[in-house]
Amino acid sequence: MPELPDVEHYRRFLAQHAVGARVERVIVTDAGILRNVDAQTLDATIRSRRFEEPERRGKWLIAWTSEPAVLLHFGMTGDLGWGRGESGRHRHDRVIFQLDRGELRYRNMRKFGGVWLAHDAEDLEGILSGLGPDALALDRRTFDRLLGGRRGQVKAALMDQSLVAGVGNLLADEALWRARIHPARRIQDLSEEERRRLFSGLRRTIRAGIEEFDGGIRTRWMRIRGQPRARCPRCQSPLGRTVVGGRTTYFCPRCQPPPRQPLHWPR
DNA sequence: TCAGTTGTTTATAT
DNA sequence: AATATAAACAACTG
Repeated sequence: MPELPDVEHYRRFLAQHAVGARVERVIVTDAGILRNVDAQTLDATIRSRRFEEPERRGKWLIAWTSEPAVLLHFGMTGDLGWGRGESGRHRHDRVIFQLDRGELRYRNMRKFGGVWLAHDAEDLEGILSGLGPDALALDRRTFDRLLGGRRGQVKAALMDQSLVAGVGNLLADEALWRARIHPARRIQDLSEEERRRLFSGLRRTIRAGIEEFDGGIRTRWMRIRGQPRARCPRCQSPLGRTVVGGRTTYFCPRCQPPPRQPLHWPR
């Protein structure tokens, strides 16, 4: 269930369980999840090292050891687990890090995303070079500057990882709902006030997502959206459904009025 | 059986 | 050059 708030949760989970622990073995149960490394190299590189403080960039989790790092991307169905011994393992645990104090399990049902190995910091930057600034670290000025250089639908921009890292479909919908901006509005048509609301809506959504994270159930809005006959928590209007940026999009037709079509006079 | 799903990449069109 | 759209990836749920 991974967007920025979820991956931030995984980062804390990893820090809690694995920092300082020594890797005894890396077991790959499905090599199809490995992206830029094979199972043997991954094990040989990580084995006998200790995990250090992990880092998050957008939806990427960076599990540092002394020098190499394991990069985890969770796709749509990734998760992290912790336990001891084979009995607790799940069918979709694809990579298992056996540590001296238990085992960390990378789970991924659909195999979007995956596992990368970075041999050092420079290698890491190469792998993540396409990422924009992290959505949580972003300040208002940078946000404005990025939007300023962009045209097209506002939701598509929010979800573009090369512009801003960490915002996915659900986060984008909620941020736009909080900002009262229709997802298909053109960026170049947004007022100064609307951009301010969008930045604030994004911030609040990310923070709420992190705080309310409850092992998969995220914010109230995210629980409501997608339910049959869902209504706007603010005005009780039935939510509308459309497609923006190639993704199913929920919005409140009353709080988030659709963009006006440009007028055309015949002749 | 069919539609839908939190992400990204690729091809194609505009 | 950007932006838009659709399909593909894989596996499961309702």
